[in-house]
Parts: sequence; structure tokens; C-alpha cells
Amino acid sequence: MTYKIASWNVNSIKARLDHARAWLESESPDVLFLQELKGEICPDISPDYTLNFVGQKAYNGVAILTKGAAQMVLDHLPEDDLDTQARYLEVDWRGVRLINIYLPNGNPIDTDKFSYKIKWMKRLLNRISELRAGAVPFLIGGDFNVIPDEKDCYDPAAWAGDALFSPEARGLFRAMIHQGLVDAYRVIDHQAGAYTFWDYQAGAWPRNNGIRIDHFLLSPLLADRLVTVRIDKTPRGWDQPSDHTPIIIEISDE
DNA sequence: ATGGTTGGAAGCCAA
Repeated sequence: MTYKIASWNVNSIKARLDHARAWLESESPDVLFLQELKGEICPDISPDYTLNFVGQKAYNGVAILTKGAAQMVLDHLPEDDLDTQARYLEVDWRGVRLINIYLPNGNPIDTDKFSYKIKWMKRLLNRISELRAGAVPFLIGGDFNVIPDEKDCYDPAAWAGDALFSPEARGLFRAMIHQGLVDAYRVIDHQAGAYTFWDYQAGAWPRNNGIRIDHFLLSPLLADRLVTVRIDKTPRGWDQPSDHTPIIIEISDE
């Protein structure tokens, strides 16, 4: 038996409610992470799932849908009590710590948005360090807003100077790997040209001008249990789609 | 292509 765990930035759950429901119906994952809810409340998406979420007006917002109960652990990233952006959710589910993130975009690079991104990533690293010191297997999934490598974007030169491809953000992503976490997609599939996001503008989708910024990072115990990983490009081709598409992993249930 | 598109808000901002 395996657990199927998916992540999808829906760019407004209100605008994408039908898509979310249709995709849940067809894929029936055990867990679904959603990002960019863009509202204070999250509508009831499916009676088959337990819903945990943290939201705010207009921006951000993350949800974790689970088959069966999940226990809320944290609804914000520790260290900054003044940070009110809804970007982090941590729950326990069937012996696994599930962490859903919507990591700050950070553009433009010469503003406080970028420094906020970098500080947020350092706080996440500290949280990873705490979790690594513990015994609970954990995974971090979501929209990282980081292009890890040149092969994760269609044209590296076009992304030079962008916060998603900045040396600082890529370095901090590597620091997570150095803490022992495994980029699930790179374990199974080493091909270039596999993306999770295509801009709405300039025909990025039909030209496949995408980037891989939605990830699952697995703690060592979970990395050993990884069975498959794939990106489902189908929903990006639907009418009035999100600019992101789901990434799905399967892990053995022990 | 110093453009282009989308969503939520409110008469622009974030992505």
C-alpha cells in the first residue's frame, strides 16, 4: 500500500473550486496541499476529506486536505510574531508530519519583498533543523518559488535577476538539501524540461516556457519510502486554469 | 519585446 500526496497552487480556491473538485475526484489522493487560496475562508471542497487551512484576505492562504483526521501542529512559521502572511501549515497525519508552504515570491529583487523571502527561508531552515533533531518523519511540499537548477527552467538567461532564480534563494534551497532533505522529483526523474508553472502571459503554456517551482522535500526516512513522483500537466490545459499544475508523490505506508 | 495575463480588491497590487 502507498499514500498518494499531492500539491497544487490553485491561484484562488474560489476561482478554481470546480477544477479542484474535478481533480480530487479523478485522482483521489490521500492528501492534497493547496496554495494561494486568496481568501479568509476556504470553501468546503469535498466531504471525503478533512480540511485544515490558514487564510487571509486577498492574498496567500494554504490548506491541507486529508483522508481521515489530521492534528494541527503549527499554523505559522516560528520566529516572527509580526509576520501575518498565511503561508505555512504543519499537521500530523498517520505518523507523518505534513508541512505545506507558500514560500514568498520575492520580486522585485531590490525591495523588502526579497529580504522577506530570504528571511522566511532562513526561518524555514531553522524549523527543518528542529524537525531533523526529532524522530518524526516529515515532508515539506508546496510552492517554493525557487527554481533549483538551470534545467528547471526553459531559458536560464531569461530568469537571471529574478528572485526565483537568485543565487541567494537557490543557495538556501540547497541548504535544505544539505540538511538531508531529498527533492522527490529529482530522485525519480532527472529529465530537464519538466515544469509545474507556466506564466499566463506571452503564450508560455503552448510554448512550454515553464519553470519547476513546486516541490516535495522528504526527510531521510520518508525518502527511503518514496515510490513514484510525477507532474500532472492536464489541469494546466483546462479552461481558465491556474498557472500552476499538481505534483504528486507516492510513499509506501511503511 | 522595458510587453504580456489573471485574481481580488476597490479605484491598483501581487504574481
